[in-house]
Amino acid sequence: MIITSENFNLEHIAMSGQCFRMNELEKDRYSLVALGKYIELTQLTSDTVEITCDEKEYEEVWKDYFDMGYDYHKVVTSLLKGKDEFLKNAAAYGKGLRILKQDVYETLITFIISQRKSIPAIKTCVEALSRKYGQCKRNIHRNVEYFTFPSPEELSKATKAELREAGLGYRDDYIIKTTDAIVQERIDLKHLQQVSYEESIEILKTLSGVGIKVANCVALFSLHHIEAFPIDVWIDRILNQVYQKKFDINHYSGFAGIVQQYMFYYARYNLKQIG
DNA sequence: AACCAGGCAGAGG
DNA sequence: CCTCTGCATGGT
Repeated sequence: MIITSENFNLEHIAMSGQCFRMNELEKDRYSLVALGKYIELTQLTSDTVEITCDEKEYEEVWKDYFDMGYDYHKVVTSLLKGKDEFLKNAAAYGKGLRILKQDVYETLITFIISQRKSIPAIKTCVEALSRKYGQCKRNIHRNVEYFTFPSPEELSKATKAELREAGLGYRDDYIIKTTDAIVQERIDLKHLQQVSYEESIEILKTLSGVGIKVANCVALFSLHHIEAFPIDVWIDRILNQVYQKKFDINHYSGFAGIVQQYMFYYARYNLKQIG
């Protein structure tokens, strides 16, 4: 299955820090475990991507996962035409980034894990949890074994000691409490997917280990509230040092989250000196 | 081998 | 409302 889009860059998406199970197999070739499935993706040209699935699966699953219905070209061109030099550079560098629509529970848990961890360390933890508590499946197209990310019920079987073994550190209680809240139906993830951005943030913040930053990551990377603007250490440095706290988010109302991703990705890999 | 990582909760002001 | 501190562990 070949997808044509001038804003679909696998390297940018894999390195963007929004998903943690998209891995480079070789140059321009990636594996991805998501939504209980496995695919391999190849960047054939700058605007064509091949996915190892049939058209039916693409239409039903991946088209939505990769947010193919949204016009990223419009956002990039408007930033490139704007007068903000930093965002011009960021958009030019990150062109091809997309905001994924990931599984809510997986996004919730992975971003609880993400606090005070580097992206490679997060990936190691997520992989360990999947191997221990996820299901082992085999992809028929590639004949590859993989482990799905555990469901709340599956992860609720984990003991505190086991979570420590998986490298979660002090986040063990956060994972246990948040998973319990879901399994015991004190929070309804389906309902969470139906409410407004503001309401979703309030609900998410009631969970253990979920503050304003993680809540916004869940809102942006799984609930697809693209007005969400997560402020992590990198964005904070940019807002302080590049914009002297004068960045006006309202100038990008409705798609601030996309702007945020360009900023994060550009700074993370090009401006290590501003730390 | 120090240093820091896509922060949070709890305490205290 | 705010600022300050402790936190487990792995990657570089």
